[in-house]
Amino acid sequence: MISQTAEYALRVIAYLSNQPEEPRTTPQIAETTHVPLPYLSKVIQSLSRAGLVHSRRGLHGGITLVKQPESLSVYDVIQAVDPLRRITTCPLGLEAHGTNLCPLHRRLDDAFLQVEQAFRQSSIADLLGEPTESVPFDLSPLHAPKDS
Amino acid sequence: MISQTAEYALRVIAYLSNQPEEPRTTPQIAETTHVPLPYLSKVIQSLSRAGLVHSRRGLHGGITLVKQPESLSVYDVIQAVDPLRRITTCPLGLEAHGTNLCPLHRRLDDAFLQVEQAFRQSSIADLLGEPTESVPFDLSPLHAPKDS
DNA sequence: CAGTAACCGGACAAAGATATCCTATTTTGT
DNA sequence: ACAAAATAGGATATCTTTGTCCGGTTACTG
Repeated sequence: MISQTAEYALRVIAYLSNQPEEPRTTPQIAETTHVPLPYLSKVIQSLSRAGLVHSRRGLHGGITLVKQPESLSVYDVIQAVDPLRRITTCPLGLEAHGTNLCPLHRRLDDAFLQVEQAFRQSSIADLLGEPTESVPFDLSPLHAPKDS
Repeated sequence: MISQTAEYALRVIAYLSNQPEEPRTTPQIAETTHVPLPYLSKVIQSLSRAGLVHSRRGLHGGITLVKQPESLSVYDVIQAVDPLRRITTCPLGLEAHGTNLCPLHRRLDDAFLQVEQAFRQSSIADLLGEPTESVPFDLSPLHAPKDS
């Protein structure tokens, strides 16, 4: 329904949102989110190019969230790494339809639109709510950085 | 959002629904739906195993729809070839969450549920409505079987 | 019963998504 | 300057999806 990569990206953003302002290193992120470390770097690069996170090299570097969780939607994150593709033209390549989709593809695209809107309306902050219930990851002291 | 294979399956079912009771051969179906002929046979096998269509070998054989378009949902077709996978357990494998998903995955699964329900509520007959507007495929005489 | 029309299904090929590895390059601290 | 910490990114491997090929089986017709 959404790609593995998109799901990873959401984990990363959710993790960073839970954390203070200080940069988190990719090993830290990988350990907590359970995203394979080498692949994580690719995901973060996409997020970085899309301007959602900022990465800083060198000692005491790491990844920081650029926008506030409240003003960042699930849709933004997904689009950054693996855009949802709406149906805009007839997949059959029939010229006859012009800009109208046939009822089959019209319906399908309507469903896609609903998903898109649901994702647009969910902010990352929404995902982190209910702090007393289960939190997105295991934030136990084991995983907390030692130098904070 | 849905796989290519699932979209192909919907084309096939929509095509068969538009056609009278007589069997359609796979070349006929492939030509009209623009599904690659060799791949089409795989799709039809899935649909056949799921009991949505009936295939008959030999002369005057072909594929026929088993259920009425009114009593067949988009969901049924998609499930037959490429099931939507809901999120039922924590993808992080955290035992702590038990049967509860964390807010992130809870939200995502909610969105998936919405899609699933939208697909359950759309019958194939719905997809074929509005006969005066663009029809799902090009049903011009060129493609109509000669022996009908 | 032979020939032909049609689907069946396994093996294979190509493409894309996912995951890994390794060598830069940047930044900081001493 | 130099060493260490950290991301960048290209090359490569693996897995899944998509697509192709081809001989086998079934069923009808004369």
